[in-house]
Amino acid sequence: MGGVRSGRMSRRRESLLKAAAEVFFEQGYAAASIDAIIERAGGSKRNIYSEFGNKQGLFAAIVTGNADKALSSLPIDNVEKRDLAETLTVFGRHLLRIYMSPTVIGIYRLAVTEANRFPDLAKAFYEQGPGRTTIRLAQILEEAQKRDEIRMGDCRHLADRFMGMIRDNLHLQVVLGLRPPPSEKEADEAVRSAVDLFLNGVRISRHT
Amino acid sequence: MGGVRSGRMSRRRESLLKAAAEVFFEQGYAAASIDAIIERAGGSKRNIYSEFGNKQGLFAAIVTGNADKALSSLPIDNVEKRDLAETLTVFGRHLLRIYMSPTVIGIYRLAVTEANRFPDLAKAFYEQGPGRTTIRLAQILEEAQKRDEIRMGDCRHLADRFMGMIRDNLHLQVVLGLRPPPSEKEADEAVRSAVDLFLNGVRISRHT
DNA sequence: GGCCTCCGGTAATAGTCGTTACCATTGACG
DNA sequence: CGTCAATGGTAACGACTATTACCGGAGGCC
Repeated sequence: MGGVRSGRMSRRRESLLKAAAEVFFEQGYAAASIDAIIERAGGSKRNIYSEFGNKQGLFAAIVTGNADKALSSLPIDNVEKRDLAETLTVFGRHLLRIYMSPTVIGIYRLAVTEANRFPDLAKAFYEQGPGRTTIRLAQILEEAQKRDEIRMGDCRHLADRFMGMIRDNLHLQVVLGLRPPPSEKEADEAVRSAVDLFLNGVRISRHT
Repeated sequence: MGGVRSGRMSRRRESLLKAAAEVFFEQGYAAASIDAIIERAGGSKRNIYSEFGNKQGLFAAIVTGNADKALSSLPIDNVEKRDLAETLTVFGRHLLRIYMSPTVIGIYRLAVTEANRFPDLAKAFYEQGPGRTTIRLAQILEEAQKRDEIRMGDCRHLADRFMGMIRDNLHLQVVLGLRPPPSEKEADEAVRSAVDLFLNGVRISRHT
């Protein structure tokens, strides 16, 4: 055993995961049938059961794997030196791109759908995705508070609000299949507007 | 025929709808079985088929009926005279209460889940719910613009941002079953914070 | 090369689900 | 009180699905 077989294994495993993800995303957990997955991936059902144990195992592998891949990259690393507005813009753009990617849309749907059946999954999705991002954003805001750039207030809640603005009705419409993901231009415009609103609000300044 | 029978009919119809809504909300469309619904509602499967035709008919009746009931009430009628901040607060509180109600959470899940299988349903849900609310909010903002209370800008987009802030990570967490709906106090605090952010932003004013 | 282990495919199993045919019962009306 | 129509419940049907037993073949080890 060793290199060759594990290479073949992992290639087959990957093609199974890919096909299964497609079917699960399209049909949902309950309606997705093993037969349909095999029809797309080729091979035999026996493969799935020896690799993942059962349907639940396959499902878990897909969700955790894709969530890891898609959600792990945090948008901010070493931008502490930049302007807060620019930092938020970069952050928001990265966030929006992730949220709107077909993979994350699919996982979002599955997590919402199967929250009752697989509570751990929903928890893992939130914590690895929006949860972690919110925490990181809250840190950034706290540093900005220390530099007296923004008002005092609960940064965790502020971060929640910002995430909400980025997600917005746009995300809802895409999740509901009512419109395609936004183009680069639309996304940039949405983020710019959200950052502006977050920083300045809409009220007319009294000193103009 | 007449009063008595239609009364019995509608009472039975209602109890069927209630039980079916519970099962669909808990299990999703594909996994919900007619047997499970009958077990909760009493009676026999024959009832469902003579009343709703088939499973799809029952599902459609539930979603449109509940969506109508829960989403039809618009939060603002004649508050034009009040302060914009107060208007937004009332609006947001009403919105948040609706979004967090178990019925709407259930419908939200179903709409997201079955967006592929029933595209019309997703569309109807959005238009009757968030869509209409956003349009109404945009009108309110336009009036505020005319009164020079807020800056110029696309009110439709501003309304989207506000809706996003109200929904927030809080809604996501509830939808994912990670936390219960917020108490009155938490909801009020969230709305207050969102309105404040929407109006004033976080940047420290230069004239303080 | 021969044996043996393991892997992939086919077909069977057991259970479930949506839907419908059939029968008992009930309530209304003459 | 008898007839009739409609309605509710039981059981059956056909299709489908997750899971597993069985078998043929391919590839590694001595």
